[in-house]
Amino acid sequence: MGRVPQYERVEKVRLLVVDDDPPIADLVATVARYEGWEAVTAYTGEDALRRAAEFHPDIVVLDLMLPGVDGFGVLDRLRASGTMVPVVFLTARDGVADRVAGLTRGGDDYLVKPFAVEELMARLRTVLRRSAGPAFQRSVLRVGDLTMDEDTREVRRGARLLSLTPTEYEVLRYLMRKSPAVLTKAQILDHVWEYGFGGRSNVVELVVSRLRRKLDETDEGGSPLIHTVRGFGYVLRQAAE
Amino acid sequence: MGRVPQYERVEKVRLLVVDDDPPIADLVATVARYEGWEAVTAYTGEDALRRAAEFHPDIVVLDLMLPGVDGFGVLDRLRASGTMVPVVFLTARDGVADRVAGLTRGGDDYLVKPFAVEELMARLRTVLRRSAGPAFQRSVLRVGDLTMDEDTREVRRGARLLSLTPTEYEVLRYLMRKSPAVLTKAQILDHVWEYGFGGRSNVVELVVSRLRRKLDETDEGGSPLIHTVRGFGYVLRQAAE
DNA sequence: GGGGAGCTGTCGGGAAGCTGTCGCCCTACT
DNA sequence: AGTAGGGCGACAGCTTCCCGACAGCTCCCC
Repeated sequence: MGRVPQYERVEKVRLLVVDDDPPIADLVATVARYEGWEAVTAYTGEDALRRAAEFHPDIVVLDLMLPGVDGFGVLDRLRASGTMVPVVFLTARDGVADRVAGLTRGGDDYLVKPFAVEELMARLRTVLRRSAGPAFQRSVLRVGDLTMDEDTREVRRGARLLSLTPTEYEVLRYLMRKSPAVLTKAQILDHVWEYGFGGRSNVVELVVSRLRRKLDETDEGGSPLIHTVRGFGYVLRQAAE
Repeated sequence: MGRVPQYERVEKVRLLVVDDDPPIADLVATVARYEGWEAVTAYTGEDALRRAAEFHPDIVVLDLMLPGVDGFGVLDRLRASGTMVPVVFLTARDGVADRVAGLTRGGDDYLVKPFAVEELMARLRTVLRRSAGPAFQRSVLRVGDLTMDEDTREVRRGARLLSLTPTEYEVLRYLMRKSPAVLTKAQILDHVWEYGFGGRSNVVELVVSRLRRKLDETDEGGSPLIHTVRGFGYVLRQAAE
């Protein structure tokens, strides 16, 4: 934690999560609350409509595979009731992804299950930012001389442009967003990898190792930004010691 | 995202969308809002007239197939009330296209359903530009040595004139308008293809591939402008390094 | 209204890049 | 010095991307 990113609003973001799988819905709600949002869950389509009517969410996460009134039905009724609240859809991998794709034009977005929590949160932030107003300011994360532009996906150490793979990008973004907090490997794993990822192993170490090489290489004088906290995890921050 | 395109006005554009199919009307309204416009929807002819009277739109999107007072009726009464607000008509493919053509006097325009969102927005911008003032300033997009004149549809790489197909033109325009942001294939698909397009596959990849050949061929020294961001999407921009 | 030209999307093979596992070595702390 | 944890080279499997070839369609011209 630390600085409040500039796209964060003053009042709390109100999020409605709709998924018939309670663990998933609760997972998302919990992460959102941890970000300081207000989150409400619904496990059925009917409940979703009820909650939406009372709660007036700023944004909705909507699973398309619901028993009873399905996701499309919920969407239609939401829209019919006149609300323009942006929606981020969840869909099974080989499910209705195609149909969904057609819905994302407005500024809505969608994600394929199983997703990674950070990825979902990133999309929510993007959608909120876009729908916030005409003056859609860039979202740039900064830690020391390291910058990450979330629109252009450009990551720079000073002036030097880094070329990161998707996984590296996600891990670094999470580290940057939480800087100067120390994160455990488990936290990183839980946020950046899809939920249910079997990945026992040392994937996190490995990605961090690859990141370090890219962040610090070529930079003779440059002090390392990623620090190991032995027995606990990693931090991203300026020298500090 | 980022810079304000040069044709954007200082005050917000006020758009009235009239379509009896709420999802379509909302879709258009949402996209317009993301462009920073103010948008209001109406689902019936009567409502349209009411809203027009209160809201004083700068431009109207009007479906001709309305229950009750149909599009022509709405148009007549609008004109009868003395307003000269430009109108962009929507019509079914084999509907009354001919009759419509006769109506598009002045700066009006029309589009056949199902349309592509970017195409509609482009027409709206054009109509606004034309009706804006006597000196209709050209709208020229520019990225590096690539230019696109939206009036003449001329696209040039440096001095070399490119010959693009309609689809290629639309994809390139979207990339140029959003440059230097990275766009996912889903975004491109959703904006450039007609809504409801069952867009399986790799159409976007294919068009990009064809675009690349036209943009970069023949240019010995010319550095490529379209870049792949693996695992994410495409960007149009100068080398960047 | 028949023929042709150009446009668009599907299929599929092949190349390139990304990711995670294994396992050894090194480091930091006891 | 011993030990547990971390770093990271190497590799293999998999995903993603590129693009040639082709077929259906549309539009236009004769």
